[in-house]
Amino acid sequence: MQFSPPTPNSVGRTSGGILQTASAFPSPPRHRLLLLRRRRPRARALLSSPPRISPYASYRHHAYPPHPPPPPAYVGAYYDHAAEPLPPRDELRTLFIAGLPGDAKAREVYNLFRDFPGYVSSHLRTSGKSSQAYAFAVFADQPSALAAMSATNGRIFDLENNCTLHVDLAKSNSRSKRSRTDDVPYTNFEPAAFSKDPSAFAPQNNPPCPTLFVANLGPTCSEQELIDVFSSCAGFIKVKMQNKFGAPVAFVDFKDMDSSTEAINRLQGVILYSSTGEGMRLEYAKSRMGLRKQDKRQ
DNA sequence: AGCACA
Repeated sequence: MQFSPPTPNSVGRTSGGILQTASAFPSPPRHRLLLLRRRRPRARALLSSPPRISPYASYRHHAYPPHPPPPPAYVGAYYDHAAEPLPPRDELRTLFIAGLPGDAKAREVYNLFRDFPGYVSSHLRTSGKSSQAYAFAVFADQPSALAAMSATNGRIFDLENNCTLHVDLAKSNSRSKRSRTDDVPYTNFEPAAFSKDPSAFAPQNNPPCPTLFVANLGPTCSEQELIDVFSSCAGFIKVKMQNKFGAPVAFVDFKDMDSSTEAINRLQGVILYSSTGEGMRLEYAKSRMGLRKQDKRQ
């Protein structure tokens, strides 16, 4: 799934209905999806078999689409390749991002990745005539890059243009912070706060629950806005918002823990229209919504 | 940084 080589049709799972945009900058385009998320636990599992790609391959392969529709054997070959000894130096830690609209802004790419642990910089490349753009995001190490990759690959970046992100390890690390000569517009976005409190990314403690607890919502967040976002998740049942006192929080119920886990991984840190600053924080709730004592469903 | 409703 996450490691299926990106093809235009492999990401249809994310159905419509998500309407989110950034509030980190003034007057964001309303039609633009901007998804900021924190490290997802599943990324851990990737570390045992990180995909390897020859660091000596050329950037030229990155003319969109980044990868031709692969034959069925591609995935196997892809992983088999990891068995080959590669130079340990210069570990791949740069992501290649395709599927961006031609009018994508460097700031949008930056916002997409800036909250992931280990984010270092991102570089957008647009060719004035093309309707497609691509970008690179540099991370401190490969695990960080893989975590960000699995969290952003397949995401719908732009609802209007039906832009779906294809994120993969780049063929080689970005060599320099400087623009290369063939660049058109090029912007290098450093993280706003590179050494963020690491505890901000610590996993939350509650045991998995089909209901999610949603915090860090903006004061104007509505239940409908949350429905718009969460209803795109498989197994979604309902949202219950609480904004009587202080900061609003919400509870989102799913049919099972697989669904809530999928949602927590997909929507962690997403910035809503109503968000101020950081995106929403998702945790498993402490108890299931509407669960009566005699009801033994989990 | 906050976990209610039945």
